[in-house]
Amino acid sequence: MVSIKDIAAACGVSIATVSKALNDHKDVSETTKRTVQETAKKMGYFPNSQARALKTNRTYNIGVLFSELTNSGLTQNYFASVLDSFKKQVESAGFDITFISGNIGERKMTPYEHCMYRNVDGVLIVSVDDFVDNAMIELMKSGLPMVSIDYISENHPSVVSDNETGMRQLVEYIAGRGHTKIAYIYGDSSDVTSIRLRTFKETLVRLNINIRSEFLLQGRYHDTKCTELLVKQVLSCSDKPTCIILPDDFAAIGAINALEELGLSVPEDISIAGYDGIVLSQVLRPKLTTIRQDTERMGAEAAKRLIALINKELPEDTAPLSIKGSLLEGASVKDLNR
Amino acid sequence: MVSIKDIAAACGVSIATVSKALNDHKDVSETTKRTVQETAKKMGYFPNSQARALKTNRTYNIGVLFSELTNSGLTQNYFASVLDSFKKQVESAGFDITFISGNIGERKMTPYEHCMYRNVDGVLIVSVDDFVDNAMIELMKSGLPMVSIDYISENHPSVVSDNETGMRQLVEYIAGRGHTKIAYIYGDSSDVTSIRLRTFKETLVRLNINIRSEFLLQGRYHDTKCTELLVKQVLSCSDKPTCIILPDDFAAIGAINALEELGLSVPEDISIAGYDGIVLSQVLRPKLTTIRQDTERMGAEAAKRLIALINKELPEDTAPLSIKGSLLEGASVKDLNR
DNA sequence: TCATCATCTTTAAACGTTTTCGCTTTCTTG
DNA sequence: CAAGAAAGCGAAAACGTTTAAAGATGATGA
Repeated sequence: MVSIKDIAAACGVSIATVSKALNDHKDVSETTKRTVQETAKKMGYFPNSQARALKTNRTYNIGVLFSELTNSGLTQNYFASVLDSFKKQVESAGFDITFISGNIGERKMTPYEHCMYRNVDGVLIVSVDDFVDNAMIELMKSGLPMVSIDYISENHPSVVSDNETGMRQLVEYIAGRGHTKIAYIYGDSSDVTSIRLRTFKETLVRLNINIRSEFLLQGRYHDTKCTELLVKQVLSCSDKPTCIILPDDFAAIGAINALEELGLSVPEDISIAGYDGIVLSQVLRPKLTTIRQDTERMGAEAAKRLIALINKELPEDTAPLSIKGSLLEGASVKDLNR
Repeated sequence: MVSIKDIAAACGVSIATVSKALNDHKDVSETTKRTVQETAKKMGYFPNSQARALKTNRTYNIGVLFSELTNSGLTQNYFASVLDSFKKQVESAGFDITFISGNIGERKMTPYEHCMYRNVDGVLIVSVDDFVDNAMIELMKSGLPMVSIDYISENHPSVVSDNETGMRQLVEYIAGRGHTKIAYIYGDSSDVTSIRLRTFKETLVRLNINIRSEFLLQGRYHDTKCTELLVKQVLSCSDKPTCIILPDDFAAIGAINALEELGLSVPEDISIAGYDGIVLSQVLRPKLTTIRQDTERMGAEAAKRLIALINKELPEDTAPLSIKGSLLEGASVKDLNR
């Protein structure tokens, strides 16, 4: 590859001058700047990011960590969407992305070690499960610029989906259509799950609807098998629910199909609601009633905050940014008032 | 961060010795090796990948390029699955992944330039659309170790989904159930599409079934709107098809729902087949008949080949590796023989 | 005893940058 | 016109590694 040295030779100046010319420093004349930049382009020069990083301690690399057990973040629509948006935003600021995993090469590294090894300028943590992880704690304590998604910590900024408003809207919508026997199959335990669950209960209370423990079942995100079992279980109650809220759209789709196999049709016999607003949920029949999470905005805002943090333009203790979703009114929840 | 220098000081040896001890060279005594390695661990040392890369010309970074117009590779299940598998495989060999995009920072880079800038050791090209791109040609000529997925070139190894066998199996299955009026809505033009289309026609010919031009329509991958229109169009033929093959599962799901809205039920009134075998296709009712592409194996094989290529253990001119899928027999294709 | 050899260690250069500081040269200004 | 300022440039060190080559030490054999 052609280096700064070659350009220096070609232009008859020192490498220092070339470096400064390319970086547009003020202490080099306009004319030499121009000739240097032109020959650089002519010779097909591109800076060596490693060498630069070595000197400047800036890699222009951002680590992305999916905090999860199942190790399947990429293949899940919600996370892929958030990441996609995040990626576009950081790329336009000159950053590349490195996936942080605990499993690099023979010598296992913790996520923190992986970050140090690659010298990332900052880290995005996308929360999937609970944060019981020791490795995660090590990373959070490290002092690296860090933003998390769907997880709130006092030590760094975070961007969260507004599950409170979302769940409230959803329950109010369902209740507004005359439902009082609403079951909720919620997902794996995590911050997100507990907020949704709490809000679910609070909203019922506020609407003067009884909370029945037999209508609250812990399920799993994105797990249709598990969903199916729980749906059957909740339907075995003597007093059946008229509507079931599922942990996510994927599970909801599974539920609809499981129900139809049982000879129950949605929404005539039973109503179903999801959460996420994945594209597919609006393609199916019946169109799913769900809460669309604004993944694009979440990714973009997380990127902005992280970059600001890296550039020390943001205090570390900003309040969490809560991103509102929106109710997608499908046809899976029946109006009992009519 | 603690560097090799600190360890040298702590152990009372030179930095050269430390370096060699850590890299397990033979010309350093076992005892010093041990002490060096122990203090390295004790001091929390991790090598600086930039410095190492600068010397060795090896970054242990692999560039991944989605060749596509829509810029949405990550959010599409098929590609995400392939990438996920690829990623796991390269990670276990100590490589990280860098997304190559044409859009890094203010100064736009071509994919090739991006690769040079980041000094990737090799490139994975995941083909989505046609390869008309100049930027792509530049990259392919660059001589970088390279493997492509779903695109065949003489200049580098490739891993492709066996669309020929897949499409043949699918058509034979459908014909075997008594269908002779089979429509095929195919996707955006690309290598994959033309192989599928060719095989579709060849198989019909071999089975002595007429090819009707009005049953062949160009659609788009993952586009339910477009699919809907084309389904309506093909149903407006005076002699309607009894089965429609769609470009992918997502489109097929869209088609099923569009049909049901028209009052046609699948598979009673019309049969539907997809392609891909995404998880969801097997959750829905009717379960989709489709060809499952072995994304996991594709990703893993591509990774193995690329790493071998990087290590110069593989000739550049290996034949393309064709990965067979499998027919998933759902319930969306009716048996007309009964 | 001395040359030879094997084993371990260190010196020093190099990778491609950035940046501090000092050196020239030219320009201002009183 | 002298002196000081400003502008432009270069020398050199530094970032954290790897590695070729040379050096040191002790063992071996004649």
